[in-house]
Amino acid sequence: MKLSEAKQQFISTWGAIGTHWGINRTMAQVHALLMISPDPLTQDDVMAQLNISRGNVNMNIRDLIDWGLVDRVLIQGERKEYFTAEKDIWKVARQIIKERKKRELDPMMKLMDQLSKVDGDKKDKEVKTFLDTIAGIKKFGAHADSMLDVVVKSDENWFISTALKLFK
Amino acid sequence: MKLSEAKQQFISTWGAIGTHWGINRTMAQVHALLMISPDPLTQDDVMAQLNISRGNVNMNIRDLIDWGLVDRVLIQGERKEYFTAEKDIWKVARQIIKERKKRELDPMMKLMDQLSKVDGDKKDKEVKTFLDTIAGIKKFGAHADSMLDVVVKSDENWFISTALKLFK
DNA sequence: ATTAATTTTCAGTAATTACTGAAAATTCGG
DNA sequence: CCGAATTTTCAGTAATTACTGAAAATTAAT
Repeated sequence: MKLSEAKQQFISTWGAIGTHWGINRTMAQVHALLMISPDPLTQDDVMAQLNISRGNVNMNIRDLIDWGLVDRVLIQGERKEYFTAEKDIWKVARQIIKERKKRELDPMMKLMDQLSKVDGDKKDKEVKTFLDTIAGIKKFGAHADSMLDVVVKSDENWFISTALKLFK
Repeated sequence: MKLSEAKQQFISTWGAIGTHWGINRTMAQVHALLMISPDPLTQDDVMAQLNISRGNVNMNIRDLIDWGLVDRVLIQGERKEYFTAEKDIWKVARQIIKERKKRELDPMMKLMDQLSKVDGDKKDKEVKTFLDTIAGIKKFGAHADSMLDVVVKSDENWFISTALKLFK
């Protein structure tokens, strides 16, 4: 398989996967393109390679920067902005976990705390089932939260050695 | 807060979260409703409580069954089908991990194997960056795969004790 | 077998989400 | 400052995804 073909396939698959993770296709494709590009690219490069409009590139790159997955790069004597993506996949994964924890898990846990204060007789089957569900989610969430914290703070070697220990 | 209000909020939030995970809002809401319902519900119950059409309920319940998150329940002397959701959140999480691994991670790894066979000189910067990225993803995927297998096969206590050990 | 209850399908439509392209804002060299 | 290069915004539109409702298929009681 030729490089150009392989690139295309990688970008397209990474994009498809993104849609299963609540990320839009194009944003994931821009990320994919930047990951496999040795040198930083401009917005025009991305427009050309993915065949999408300037506005689209601009919005998606900004989102990727917000996610901490892409950085602006200044190049000596160049007026244009260049962009590059983190290439260490472990860092990418940690960054995504960190952000999703902040954006999803933390607010979810806050809500569960609220909901566990629901009025009503705990003998009532309806109330009981509701509270049990909430309690289960809270417990799960707390553990997930701790584990993810560890992962976020870990480096690759820690992760590997821990993973290995788990099988011993 | 009243139970009815709390239920509403739980269903609506669970639905919103689903959209961040590639699950459609309604499917997640049906799942939420079934999780907090002590007794199995019929399609008509779900239609009434969520205010959605019969076809919509039917399709989403079928998907939930495919995901292994909802079961059909036969009730003595009743013609209608009843549905119930797994209430143990650990089982829910394990089931989701198992399915997503099968649906996403496994095919992804297959593709990476393909892509790592790309032609071209490994001294070429373009080729090298591409191959390095793919190799990184493969390595990461292999570890994730192993860890997730362990989690899928584990029970709650195992998970908790392991989590605790990680902090020692 | 008939038929009434129930589930499933799916064409048409609605709702949502994503994209374009051009205008406005910003940046920066001279 | 001025003006050209570049980035950002966003109204309008396109593409995608989800939903409805009624017809078809299935089921099971009689």
